[in-house]
Amino acid sequence: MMDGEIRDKFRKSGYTLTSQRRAVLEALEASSGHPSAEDVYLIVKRKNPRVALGTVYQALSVLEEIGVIGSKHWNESPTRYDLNVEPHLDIRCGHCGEVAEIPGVSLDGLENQIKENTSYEVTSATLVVEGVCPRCRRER
Amino acid sequence: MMDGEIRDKFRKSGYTLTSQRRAVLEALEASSGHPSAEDVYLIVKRKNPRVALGTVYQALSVLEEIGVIGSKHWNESPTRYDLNVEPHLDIRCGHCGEVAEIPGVSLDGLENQIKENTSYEVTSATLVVEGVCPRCRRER
DNA sequence: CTCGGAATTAGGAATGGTTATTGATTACTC
DNA sequence: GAGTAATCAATAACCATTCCTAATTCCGAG
Repeated sequence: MMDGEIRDKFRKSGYTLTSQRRAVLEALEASSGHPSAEDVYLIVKRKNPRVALGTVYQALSVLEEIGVIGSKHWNESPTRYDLNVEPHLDIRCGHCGEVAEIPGVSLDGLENQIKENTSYEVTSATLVVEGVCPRCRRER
Repeated sequence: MMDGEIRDKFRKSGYTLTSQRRAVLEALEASSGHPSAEDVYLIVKRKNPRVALGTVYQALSVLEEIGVIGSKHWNESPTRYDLNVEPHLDIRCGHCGEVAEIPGVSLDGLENQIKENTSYEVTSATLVVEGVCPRCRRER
């Protein structure tokens, strides 16, 4: 995934692809699902203990700005980051916090419907879904 | 709106309808749109300067819990509260922060589609829409 | 009405995720 | 290689929200 597309986006944006930003990206690839900034920080620190949490936040915000990663925010929990930048659905378990993707839901037309019904200029639309994961349901 | 329905919900829940909670509800009615906890606090304080911000937060969470009000949270801004508890769409202006309702968008079927495609037990689904309001667009 | 226990409140301190600041380090440009 | 701009590490500051505690209010039983 560390391919030319990413290099391209960096070049176009004017930001530089530094080792820290690459490390953040690699951490995102390494982590199973939808890590928080803190999660990413811990992974990056295993290889480079000198990185600061602030650097991770800054890197994540740059990566999101240039469209390499996406983020989602659930109430009462830190923002989660994601390599999947296509419109898609994620659900978060209210008990254990685990985030999973929901496939097969069509969001086509929804954004258009929104745009047709508001005088605002729509810049983003995120569907925030919460629930209880199967494991937590069993353990209740 | 301070009708029996609300009294009912309080009775059923076991919470008591105190003067502070009534004041919070009235502030929500008085405020034009989708106030934050701080907004509500300032309105309530005009009549009763002794209320504490924490009390407003507690009242809002009780009111939401028993289904009298709803809330929505946008990234990088405080949670907004709303007397409209029906599923509906709100959009927030990223410049001035104003929140407005988007009418005419059908959300029917979306929740069902979600439920059919995940093994999670869905408890809530909120569509968070952001954009630029007409006024801010003009002033740019 | 009055007492006692439970719920609620005011006030303020604490929390936690995130952002801002600062001086030092590193990376491009010529 | 010098000069300039970007980035970094470390840490302080921020801000919405929650937590804590003592004081107050509410409510039912007598």
